[in-house]
Amino acid sequence: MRNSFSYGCRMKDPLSLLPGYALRRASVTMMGALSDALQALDLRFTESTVLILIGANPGIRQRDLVGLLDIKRANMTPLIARLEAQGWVARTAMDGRSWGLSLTPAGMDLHDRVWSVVQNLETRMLSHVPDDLVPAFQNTLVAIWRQW
Amino acid sequence: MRNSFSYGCRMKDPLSLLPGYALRRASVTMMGALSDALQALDLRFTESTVLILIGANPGIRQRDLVGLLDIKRANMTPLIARLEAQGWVARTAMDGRSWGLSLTPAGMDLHDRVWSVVQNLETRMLSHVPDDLVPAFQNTLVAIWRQW
DNA sequence: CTTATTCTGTTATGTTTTATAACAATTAAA
DNA sequence: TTTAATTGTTATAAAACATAACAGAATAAG
Repeated sequence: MRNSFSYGCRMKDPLSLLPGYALRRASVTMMGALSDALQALDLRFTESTVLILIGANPGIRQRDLVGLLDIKRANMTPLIARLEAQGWVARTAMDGRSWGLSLTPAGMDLHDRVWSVVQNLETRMLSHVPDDLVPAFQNTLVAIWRQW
Repeated sequence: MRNSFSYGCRMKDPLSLLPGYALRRASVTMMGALSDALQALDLRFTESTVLILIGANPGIRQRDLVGLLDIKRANMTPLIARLEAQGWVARTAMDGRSWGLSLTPAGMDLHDRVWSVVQNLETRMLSHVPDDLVPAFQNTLVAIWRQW
């Protein structure tokens, strides 16, 4: 039997009626697509966000990235180390304990490609959002995120 | 200096303008709150979803859970094993290779408490969604999830 | 019926992400 | 100047998620 659960009886899925569960599944779906696309650039998701933030804020420090992205500073160290080792990010001393981060020319190239990938996925996602609802959709998500 | 980045100049955050990024941050925020609440019940997120699905579908099999939740069957094995070891889930043979899963009385108790936790968080999340927008919000998330 | 194929669950394993704790060096505050 | 807080690092652990190979059972094909 194809669906041997209760002899063909459809399963109930109370989860799919929960906006919070749908929020998670939508997020996982989009993150999966983004990760796939970034793999072609040899980047992981968080690395791409770091690249974008450094591009927008030359001289930014790890502390600032940690604040904006809400990740632990202990995890930022190896992340930045790899971006530097790949020749995408340069560090220049700001004071005795912190570095100012900026993109190398190769990093700027990569940044532009990352940004284009991100825009593609944003567009694809928004194709599922009714046009007149886009601003409210964005505002709602930001409110859940920031004002929880 | 409090914010030593560029001498008090505010940082740019292009990410916060992206609905896809806001989607992820909102999801992470809500999942964090849910995980915290579930910890008091000695449950992880996925375990709670399994409990809910078994409660709604007594006799359901691991294969069906794997399909609904989109997780690997290899990861379902230890998950179910723990729910059984805790005395929340019972397995009865359906055919030679699969089990029908159901909740024990203790499992039903726990199920109800889980459901109440989930409802609380759903309510809290929806407090950030304008009332007239709730159905569209839900539909949009489900579309991103299922029709990506 | 017999053989081949698919399905279900399991085991072992590996990767990625995320978190915690302790530390050194530096800066800021009392 | 002594104390406290900040920044980055290292080492480590836990959790989530994925792959591959396997055994036993059911199904399909011949």
